[in-house]
Amino acid sequence: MPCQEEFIHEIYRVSMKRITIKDIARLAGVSISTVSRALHDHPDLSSDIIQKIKSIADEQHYIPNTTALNLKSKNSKLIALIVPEISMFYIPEIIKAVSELSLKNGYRLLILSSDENSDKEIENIKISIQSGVEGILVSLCNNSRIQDHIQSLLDLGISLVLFDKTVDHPMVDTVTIQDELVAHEAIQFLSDHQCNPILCVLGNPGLSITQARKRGIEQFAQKKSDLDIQFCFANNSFEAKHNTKKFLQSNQSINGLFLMSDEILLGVSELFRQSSSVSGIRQVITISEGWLPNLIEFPLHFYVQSGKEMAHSALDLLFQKIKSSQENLSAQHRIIPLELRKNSFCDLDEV
Amino acid sequence: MPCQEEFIHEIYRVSMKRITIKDIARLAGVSISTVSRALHDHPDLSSDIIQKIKSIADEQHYIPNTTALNLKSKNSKLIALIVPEISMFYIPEIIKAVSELSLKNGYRLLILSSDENSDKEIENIKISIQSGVEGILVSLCNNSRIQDHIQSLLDLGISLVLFDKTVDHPMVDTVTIQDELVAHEAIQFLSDHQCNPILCVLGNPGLSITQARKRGIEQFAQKKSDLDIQFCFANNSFEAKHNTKKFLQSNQSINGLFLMSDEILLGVSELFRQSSSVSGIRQVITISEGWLPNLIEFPLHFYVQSGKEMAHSALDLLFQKIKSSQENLSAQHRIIPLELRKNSFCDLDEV
DNA sequence: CTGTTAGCGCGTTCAC
DNA sequence: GTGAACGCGCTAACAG
Repeated sequence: MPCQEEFIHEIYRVSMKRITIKDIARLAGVSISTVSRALHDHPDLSSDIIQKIKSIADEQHYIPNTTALNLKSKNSKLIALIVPEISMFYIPEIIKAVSELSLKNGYRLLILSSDENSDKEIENIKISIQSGVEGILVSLCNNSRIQDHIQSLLDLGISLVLFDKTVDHPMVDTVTIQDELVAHEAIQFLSDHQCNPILCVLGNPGLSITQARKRGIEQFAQKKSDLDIQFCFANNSFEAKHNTKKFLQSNQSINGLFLMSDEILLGVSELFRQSSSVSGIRQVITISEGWLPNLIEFPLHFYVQSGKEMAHSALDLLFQKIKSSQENLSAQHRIIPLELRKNSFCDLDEV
Repeated sequence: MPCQEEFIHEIYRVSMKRITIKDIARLAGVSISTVSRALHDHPDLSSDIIQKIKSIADEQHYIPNTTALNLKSKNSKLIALIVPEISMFYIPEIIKAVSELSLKNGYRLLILSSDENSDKEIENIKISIQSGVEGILVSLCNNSRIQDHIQSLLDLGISLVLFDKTVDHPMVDTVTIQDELVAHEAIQFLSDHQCNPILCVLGNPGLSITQARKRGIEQFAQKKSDLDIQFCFANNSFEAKHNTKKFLQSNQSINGLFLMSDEILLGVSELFRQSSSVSGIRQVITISEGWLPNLIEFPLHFYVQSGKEMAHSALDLLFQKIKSSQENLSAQHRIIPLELRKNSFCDLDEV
């Protein structure tokens, strides 16, 4: 009788109540705990009652209430990912990798962006705590003031792993790339290829990674005093393009280019088209997530910084921390090795 | 006495127990309910006891347990954002906008990616339900099978808003751009500028937006039978670049280009450098998030599809649904208007 | 094999 | 004014 069915359906809609094990118990004529046991394949139960209960759970579209489970088990199966900003580069890769892997491990993910604002970063940590996360993955924003809050986090039993943009703290685990070393090697590469006035286009000078990479460059410069190294900074692709252009125009002798990131590469790549602006450039080397360089029709070498690899390593560390939440006093510091590659245009060049 | 203090601190650390109202009650020598009332400024309590309890809550760094609150109140202040994939384009903009705005409204956000896999999409919906979300924002993946699950969602009292990549359903609200109209207008624009063999580079042909845009193009073609319109499809930037290149080489007469997305634009933009491949092109028109076109040194027009605006509209709709969770039978369909712009290189061209 | 009971942290009656 | 008791959905220890 469609009329009655519709009526029942209407009741159902209006009440908008999720089916609980209680409902199933009533429907099956057994007690709540029997349902719970059946749903968990408890060995004490006969397989026919298990089947019966499971089938009616299916029919009713039973979905266990995660909130109740969390309250009981006292773990939220929730972690937070706090990123300095949501940009086109690198971050989507990180989000994707962390999101996938955490889900695979039965954890849900809270993603928060600090928008390069240290107040917001702290606010994000607060939100994470209030949301009951078991662990937090953070890539710090510029001028981060997180140091003051690390101890409270640890006191709360919340695991913390810093990645990419980190800070030194005796109790905190980190995952980074070899910023200094890579920059050092990059300049070595340029120098080995007879580039002498070299222009380094770096990101925001306040960032820890900018400083580390700059340090690496300067280290190499000290070893080789005849090398002329120039710096220019840019906060985004636009600035990278314009600042580099201006610089190259007034320093026509420059024949080697080091670009710190994809964002900068994208801006500077515009100059590669106007062969006049880059006619003197012998070699370009960058640090990249790996995707962009192959779209650029100009021979360039790049160190691949795999967001996926870093995310996996950081998450692995975090889960490790969460599981053994006992005081593992020694903080781990993982370093992601980078691989030097050349884009497809280099090969064409060689042929 | 620092020694004892440290000891207490150690206990605190080892136990790693979050302070609850129970602890505060014990510390204050009152009952649990009194603490609860004090923390909520209940009028029945004397202001001095309120102050006392609040101050000891502060000292103990009391943080209310969100899980317990959710279990009790049955609303989680949690919404889900399900995107078809996490790509560099458009999605970061969406994530950023939704994330910001939902936080501002006191809601936390669960971000899930379907990786263009309809099974995963359904799995994501399940995860959202299990997590107790109050509403879900979805941009569908290719070949989505969500239709079969919409009714169950609605039955569960979970609000649902589809955006960008949607499907028709009598009960579901949507936010889209005017896909057909915009494509129609774009071709009109090219035609008005004396482009006659026109090449349209579109995305995955299975996507609803690809189909809608193609429909718009064909609508215009029917009105103007002397117009020669060619199609070529690409799943990503690489394919866009190579397919377009191949196509232009074998169809040298083509002088107008319609590019469906940023992803395609990025690929095709590589061709703009080799003036030989695009020497015959008079006009290029695209649909873009707005950022990329100004980085490309080739005159082009583009319809700006603001991810921010779409995200805000969709979220606004979702909150509206959540608040008035009574049966608002009429589904709303919002359309985000697009604005035609030209990139900075067009201006230079005119000067 | 199965039901009863207690309790996770919290808010809210309902008595005192 | 304030405490005891109940219940949100679920699991687990304890009885039968």
